[in-house]
Amino acid sequence: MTDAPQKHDDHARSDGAGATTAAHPLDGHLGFILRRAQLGVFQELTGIFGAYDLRPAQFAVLKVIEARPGISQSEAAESISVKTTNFATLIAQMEARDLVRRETSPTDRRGRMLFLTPGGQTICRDVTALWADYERRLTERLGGDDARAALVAMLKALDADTPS
Amino acid sequence: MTDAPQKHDDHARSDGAGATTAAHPLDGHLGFILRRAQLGVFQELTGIFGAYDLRPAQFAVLKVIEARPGISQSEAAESISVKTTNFATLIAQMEARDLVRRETSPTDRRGRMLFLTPGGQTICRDVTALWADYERRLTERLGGDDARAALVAMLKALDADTPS
DNA sequence: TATTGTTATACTCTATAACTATA
DNA sequence: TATAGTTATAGAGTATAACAATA
Repeated sequence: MTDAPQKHDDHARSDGAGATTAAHPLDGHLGFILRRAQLGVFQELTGIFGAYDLRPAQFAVLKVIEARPGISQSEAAESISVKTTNFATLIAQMEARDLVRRETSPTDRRGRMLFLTPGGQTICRDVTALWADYERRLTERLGGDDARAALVAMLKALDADTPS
Repeated sequence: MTDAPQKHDDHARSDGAGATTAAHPLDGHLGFILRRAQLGVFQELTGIFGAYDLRPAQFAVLKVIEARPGISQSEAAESISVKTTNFATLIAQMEARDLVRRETSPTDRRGRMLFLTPGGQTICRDVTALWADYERRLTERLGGDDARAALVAMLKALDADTPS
C-alpha cells in the first residue's frame, strides 16, 4: 500500500493529525484531473481488451479501417492523431499479427491501402462488443446520456480546436 | 500539413467527394476523446511552462512540496500518482537544478524530507500565476464555473475511485 | 521482516532526422 | 520539388526486480 500503481487512493481530507491538510494541492488543476481520468479509463480499457492483446491505439486502428476499408496510412494515422512515422511501426506489428493487410495503391504506387483481414474483422467485432459494453457502464457512472453528451462537449471545448 | 502533430484537424464531416464519411469512427469513444483533451491541455501547459523548462509533473511536485514542506518522498510520490521508484529520478533531477532540497528525516533516517529552495519557491510562485491564468481561460472555454464544476465531477466519476 | 529510497532495466508513446520510392 | 512511407534514434512516462540502509 505504498506505491500507487498509477491509481490514487485517498487524498484531500483531514489527515487525522489535526492539520486538516486542505484539499489536494492539485485539486483545482484541471490538467491533472483530466490526466488521471484518462489514465484510469485507458487502464480499464487495456484490462478489458487484454484477452485479445490489443492496446487502445490498436483498437482505434481496427475501427478506422473498419469504417473506411482501403484508407491510406497517412489518413488513418491522422485520424487517430498518431504521426505517420510511428504509425508505420504500429501497423507493421498489426500486419505481422495478421490483423490488417496492406495493398499498394494502384493509382499512386507510394500509397498503401489498409484492409482488415478476416481475423482482424473478427477481433474488431468481438472487441467492439466489449467496448460498447464498457461505454455503457461509463455512461451510467456519468449519470446518463445527457451527462455524457455534456462531458463530450466540454472535452471538445478543452481541445481548443473547434473553430471560433 | 500531413503529420498531425499530436493534434487533430478536421474530421467527421462530408468529405467533399459525396461520400459523407459519417462521424468519426472514434467519436463515440470516450477514452479517445478524453485522451485528446488531456494531450491538448498538457501540450498547452508544457508550452506555457516552457520558459521555465518545467514539465507538468515537475510543477506538480513543486505544488505538493509548497503545500506540505517536509513531506516525505513516498507521500509526495503517491499524491501525484507516480511510483516511488520513478519519483526518485524525478526528484533527483529537480534537486540537481536546485529547485528542491532534501533532508534526512531526524525521526526515521530512511526518510527524506522535501523542501523548496528559494529558487524553487520563486519558480513555483511565477508558474502558479501562469497556471492560474491558464485555468481561468479553460474555465471560460468551458462556459464558466458551474460548467467546470460539472466537468470535474464527471471526471472524478470516470476515475472509478470515489467510494460508493 | 517490513519500509524508504535507490539503481538498473524494459517497454510504450511521442518526437525529429534521414532515407527510399514514387509523383 | 513534394509526398507516402520507412528506418533509426532519442526522450519522456511507466512498470518490475534487486538492492542498501534503516526500522
